[in-house]
Amino acid sequence: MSGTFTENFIRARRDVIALDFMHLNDIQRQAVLTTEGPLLLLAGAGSGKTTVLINRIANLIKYGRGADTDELPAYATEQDLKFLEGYAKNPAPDHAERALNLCAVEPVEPWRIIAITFTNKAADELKARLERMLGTGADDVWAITFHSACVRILRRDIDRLGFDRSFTIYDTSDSQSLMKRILKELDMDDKTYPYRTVLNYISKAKDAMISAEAFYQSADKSGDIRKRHIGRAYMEYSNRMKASNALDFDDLILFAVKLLTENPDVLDYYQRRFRYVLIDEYQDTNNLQYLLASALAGGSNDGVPPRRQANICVVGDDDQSIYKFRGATIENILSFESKYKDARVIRLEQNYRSTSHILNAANDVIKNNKGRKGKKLWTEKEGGDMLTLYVARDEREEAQFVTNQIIQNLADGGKWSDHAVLYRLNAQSNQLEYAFKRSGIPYRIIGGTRFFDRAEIKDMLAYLCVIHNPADDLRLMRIINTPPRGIGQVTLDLVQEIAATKQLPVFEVLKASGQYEGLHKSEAKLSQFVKLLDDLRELSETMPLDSFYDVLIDKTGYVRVLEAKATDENLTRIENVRELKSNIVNFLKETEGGTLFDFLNEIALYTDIDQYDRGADSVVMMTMHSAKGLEFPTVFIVGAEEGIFPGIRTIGEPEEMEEERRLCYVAMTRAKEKLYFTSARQRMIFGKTTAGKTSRFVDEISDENIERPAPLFSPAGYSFDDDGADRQESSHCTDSRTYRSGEPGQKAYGKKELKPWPLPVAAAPPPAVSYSKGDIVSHKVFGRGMITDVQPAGGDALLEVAFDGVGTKRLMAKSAAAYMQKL
DNA sequence: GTTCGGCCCCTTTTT
DNA sequence: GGGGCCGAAC
Repeated sequence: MSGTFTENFIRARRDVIALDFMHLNDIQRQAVLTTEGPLLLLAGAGSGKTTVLINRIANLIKYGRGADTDELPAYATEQDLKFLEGYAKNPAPDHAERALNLCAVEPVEPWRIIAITFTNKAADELKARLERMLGTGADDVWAITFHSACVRILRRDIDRLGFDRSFTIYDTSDSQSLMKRILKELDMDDKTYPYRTVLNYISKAKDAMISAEAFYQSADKSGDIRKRHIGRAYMEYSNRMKASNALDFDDLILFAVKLLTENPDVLDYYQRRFRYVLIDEYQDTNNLQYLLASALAGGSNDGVPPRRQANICVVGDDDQSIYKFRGATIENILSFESKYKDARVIRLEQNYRSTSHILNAANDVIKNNKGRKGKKLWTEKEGGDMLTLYVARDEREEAQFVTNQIIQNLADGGKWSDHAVLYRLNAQSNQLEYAFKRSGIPYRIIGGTRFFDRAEIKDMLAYLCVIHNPADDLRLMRIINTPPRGIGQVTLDLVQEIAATKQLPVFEVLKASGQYEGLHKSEAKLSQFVKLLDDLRELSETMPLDSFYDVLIDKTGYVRVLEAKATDENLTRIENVRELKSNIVNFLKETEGGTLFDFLNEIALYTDIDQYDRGADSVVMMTMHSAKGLEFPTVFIVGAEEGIFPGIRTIGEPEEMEEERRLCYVAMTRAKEKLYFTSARQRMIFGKTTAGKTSRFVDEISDENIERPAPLFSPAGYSFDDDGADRQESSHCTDSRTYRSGEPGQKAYGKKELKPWPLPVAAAPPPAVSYSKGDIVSHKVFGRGMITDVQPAGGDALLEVAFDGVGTKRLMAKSAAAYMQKL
């Protein structure tokens, strides 16, 4: 052993600490032991990123900066060094304590660590795994989303920005309704100024920290009339938000950043508190989030005064940046090294998730992007199944193919929950849903029309919000006449006008409705409403939240009105209103003594995706965006067509196309064992039928990784009008690579030496079997059952089958026949 | 004031 | 295909 005492000691200490992390690979371990200063961790898909994060935190808590510092304990002796060197080679449990004492340098208290993620799901998973590793001490680590972290920071000090600490949070649709109203009031034409566009401008302005006034003034100066109008709307929007004591999603982060940068003592508090800052999915941060992170960490060279070395570790994968549309800037990750001068970079490139065909195919696709940091994932899992492309006639047949494959896998011994179906647009889930229903496949849809976006849920939550914060005009207006109380538009317009001129919350005007000219006629109804809310507020302060909710339903008459006209739609609404109660009950279970305020706070940042529960055995359907961070043995990427994926508006936009390709990469790398792409030659979407050819992303996959169907060359009786789109855009690479032959630009259609793709089960419906009531059948997946009903349905029959043990399923006779026989 | 029907619009992805 | 908005009828 050469080197000085100090060098040897440092090396030995690191070796001993490393013993705790021998279950990791060398690079992962290096990432765990690199604790000090800025660190950029480029973690490819499936490279064990979360594992690294957790172990890194564990290391910090146990050894502090022991593995990554050149400080020696003052008392260290030659003997200690000998001991450590010996222990590293042969760790005896008896000596563990002495080793720990010699190795640890300022072990970090858990509450000095903050790990920020994007989704609640990711934060929860982090928390859960930390707890498993560290026990209860893990509770004190702030594993939290950006938005929740900001809420916490703001609840403590937002009064310095002139807001009340009990502010409410507006979600996207709240912001939208508010903006619609403002635009109408400002007489801004909704063709010239669509609310979404205006909100987009505002969001961008906020990300750049441009205030409403500044925005307006700069537009005014430059003479840009359009921008000036938008600036007016922005100012109005900000004023209303302020008056309602409300913050939107962007505000949460913006105000947190403002609070920190404008109040040195607040900044100091957090910088002292958090010695280690971790940011997950760094490639998806926008400017504000970047500012927040660097403010918390300190030490970047862009305005935030450095207090000490920034111990900031950002984890990301530039290839998985898929949120540019909401302001994420990949620049943050690409420029990390220039922003933090002494940053170290570690790349995790070994993938532990997917087999090699899947991984190679994903690499085939992503390598077409320019502007990457460059990274190639590899795996030891050689072999495995090739990818499969299935080209269906239409979306119906596509769904049937997916259905059949899944049932096939089940028959071969898989589980429903091994399967995920990923699509680009939520609207694509319909056909799949029908097909799954028809075939009795249990499924869950994540995202889409969210539970919390349903009108009835928004109504009930609006009641709760207004009870808690009567100044919430937007939500007050939502419920004032829901259910109908005979308070009409004329009255409401007048009330709002009075509120605006008097600069009062609407609720204050209602309370004093007697005083105002023009409100006399409706005074009785208005004060009845005021009394209702006042009574409810009083009750809410004394009752437990769950029973209060029952009272709320009763006193408002919300469910009664729905019951009075029991249409199907109203019945589901009632169900949903009740379902919200189980949310409340669950919340109370988790948060002892949770108040109304706590509940609202919790729910404001809650999304359906967080409900995804791995335990349930069902097929999962979701958008590719939602799938980030998840993994499944079998993945179907459906709708792999030009115009759908990549989307129509990304074609011809190189940057957008790259984002789309990254999305494809994310989707592909979710698969562990089997990956399917499906496309449809024609598809009905948004009420229109369109013809599309298979996605360029599929074409980019090299032939050694994917099995493609032979081209269908319009044999008699089966003619597709596949040419229109194809021929016009022949510069595109479909031809040669897809069909393994032909010169570029030359159509390969009709090359007969290609083996035809074996017809999928769906394309060749088995001969019709006739079933009748009372038949006993045996199904490959569901087992034995009896047919309890047969309904003719368009050349097919809808069967109702009571299976032993698994319950009643409704199956279409034709598709079921492949797996079911009469006994 | 309320309800219903028709018309028009859009149509990405999410905290 | 569906949701929001408006106007007309009750």
